[in-house]
Amino acid sequence: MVRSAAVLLRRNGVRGTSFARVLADSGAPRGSVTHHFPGGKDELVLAAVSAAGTDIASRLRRLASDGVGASGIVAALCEYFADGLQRSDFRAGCPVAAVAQEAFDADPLRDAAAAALEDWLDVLTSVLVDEGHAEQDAGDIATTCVAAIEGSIMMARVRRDRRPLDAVGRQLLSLLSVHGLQG
Amino acid sequence: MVRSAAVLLRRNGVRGTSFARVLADSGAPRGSVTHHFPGGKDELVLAAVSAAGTDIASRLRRLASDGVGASGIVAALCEYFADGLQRSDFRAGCPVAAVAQEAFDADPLRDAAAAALEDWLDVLTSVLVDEGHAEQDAGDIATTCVAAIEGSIMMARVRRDRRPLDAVGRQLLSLLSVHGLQG
Amino acid sequence: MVRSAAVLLRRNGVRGTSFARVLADSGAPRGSVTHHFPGGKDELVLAAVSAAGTDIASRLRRLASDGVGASGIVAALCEYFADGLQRSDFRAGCPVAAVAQEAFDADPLRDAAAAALEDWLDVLTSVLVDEGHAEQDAGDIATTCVAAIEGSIMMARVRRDRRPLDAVGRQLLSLLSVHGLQG
Amino acid sequence: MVRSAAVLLRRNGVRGTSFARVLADSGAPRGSVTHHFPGGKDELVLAAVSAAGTDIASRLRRLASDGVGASGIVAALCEYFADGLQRSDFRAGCPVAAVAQEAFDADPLRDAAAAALEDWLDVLTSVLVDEGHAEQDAGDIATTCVAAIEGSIMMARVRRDRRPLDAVGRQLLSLLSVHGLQG
DNA sequence: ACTCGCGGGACATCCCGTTTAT
DNA sequence: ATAAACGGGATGTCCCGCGAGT
Repeated sequence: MVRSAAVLLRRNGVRGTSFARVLADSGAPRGSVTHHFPGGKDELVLAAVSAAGTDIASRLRRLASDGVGASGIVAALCEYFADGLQRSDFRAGCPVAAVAQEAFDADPLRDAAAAALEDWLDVLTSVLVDEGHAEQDAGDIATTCVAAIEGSIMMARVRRDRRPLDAVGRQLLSLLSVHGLQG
Repeated sequence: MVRSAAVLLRRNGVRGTSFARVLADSGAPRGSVTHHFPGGKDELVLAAVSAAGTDIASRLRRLASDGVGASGIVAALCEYFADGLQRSDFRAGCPVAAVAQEAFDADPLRDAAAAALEDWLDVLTSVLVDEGHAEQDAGDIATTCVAAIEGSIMMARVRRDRRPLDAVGRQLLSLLSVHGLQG
Repeated sequence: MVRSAAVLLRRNGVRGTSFARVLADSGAPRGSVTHHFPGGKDELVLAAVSAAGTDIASRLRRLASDGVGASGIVAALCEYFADGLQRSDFRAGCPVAAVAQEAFDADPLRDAAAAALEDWLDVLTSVLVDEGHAEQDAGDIATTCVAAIEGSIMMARVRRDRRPLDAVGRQLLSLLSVHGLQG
Repeated sequence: MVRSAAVLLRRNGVRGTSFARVLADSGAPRGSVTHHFPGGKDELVLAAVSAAGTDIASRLRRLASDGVGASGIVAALCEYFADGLQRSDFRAGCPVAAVAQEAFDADPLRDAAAAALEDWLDVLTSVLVDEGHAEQDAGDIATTCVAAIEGSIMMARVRRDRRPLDAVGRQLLSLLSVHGLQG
């Protein structure tokens, strides 16, 4: 049922994900929300975004251990989101971005979104370090990859066209290979 | 008074930008909302995001005509948003991203966000073409630059730290210089 | 332009007839409402219902002077409203009834509606008196005829079917002929 | 609490019956409106008019089974509404007429009003058939009776005078007795 | 005389969290 | 622990009437 929330988050954002919709979508009982999530909606959204974040992070870790390298991880990430967009008729973007965009001030949700992104960055950075990059460079490159993918998801979503994601994927691979040559 | 809406959009998103706040912030009278924006809130938000989009686009165009080149434009764009984040204690992100994230389905707002991004891409692409890139490559590179900047704005916002923007700026300049060398 | 208001009254009722719609429908200038109707909306509605009432009354008077008798008047009234219903896809009922239903308390509109009905009753009553009925009987019969027609307009409108009006027309003619035989 | 809505409907019409008034009048809590009537105001009004319609229909059915005949039913109906008018200082008319007048197009409310009227007609028609009238005549007569009563309620309301209802009552009884003699 | 902008208010909808019964 | 009802709040939309500017 956290999955329901995550799906709705990707499609409708935080404000668009009301309790009523989550319950209708998940078929979960109505009265149990307070029991399972005493913190209210924030706690539910936090659980959903954290789950989505760690799910993706674990996929990335598996890819890393499979030895596909940074370029493989980036390509997989692009494909993952492009696939989600196409399956949903360009409605479902990135849940972390959705939360990030609608979380303000010192909201715990903001920290959760930051943590999820950090998680992804860590995986990518360590792979890049393993590939011979300096620690700082690796962090910069990983940041750029994740940022570019996130940005291109937004662009693809509003344009209803996966090409922005593909273009960014191509350029990031090029960036990685150049660095690889230099490193 | 569209400016008020744009500012609030950057800080609070679409749903967080209520009429009451816009009116309180702009000092405009309550009853004239219907008169100026018969289409309701959507029309106001659309006007705000379009204004913000063309404002930034015109800045970019001016930079382009000043001959600072693609790298200069990218650097300026990063600095512009990083500055906005710092001035607002990391509350104000990109208005276009805010609208993009909270506009769904076939919403006209989605098209407006897409148009604004397209506008920026056009400027950057034409500069890249002038610098000797092939048409398609130029489009890809421009897309990557804008996407990475947008993504890094989000990352910087949730981390309350401008370093992601700086890291992306550095990497994009590197990407452009490599391409420049190759082109 | 009072005609526009009258038409909208028949279709949309008092509350459904806003200034904006009247102006859009009549093409009249916006700022002149206050000049022509300083009393505001009530004055406009009052003018519309009075105009509609006297228009119908004058038609009835013409029929009376044509010597068609009470039955002719009743038949014409039924046909008039049935025609209006059919032409408007059963949207346009009786403007007087619309005002009567939505006017409350000691509203001047109530009096205007009452006056319009009274006007019609007077015509019919005097014809009935001329046909030999006692003053009181004539008033009762006229009241019944107008009431039945008004009620059947409502029934025809909600059923989207002119048969209630036809049925009432038949019965009223029967009622008049019986009285005629007795008188 | 549906009763509250029905009472207010008779007095103030559909548009004049705001949620705030219904809640104030019924003492019901504000937040539970959505829960009890997910369809919003339309659903509440529909429930109110349906309840009022079936309430009256059941009264008529009881009278029919008591053997008072068509004339008894008509007289009771007139008295019922005349009483309501007098008790309310001529503010409370017929709830069905109120809904009928303010329901437009293919509104479900229109159908509900039509159904209520149909219900009443069925009772009266079957009694008339039992009294020896032909099926079609019975329908016409019933329609005329209900229509005349509805129309006279409106007339009595705007004139603040129950005499229209009494006059119509007398004439309808006369109509029924003549038909009875003929049948 | 007409337009535009102002000013306030009311209304319907929706949402969220709590509390009380089963 | 699940369900229903409660309680208040905020939002967006619409409408009406009044003045200033041309």
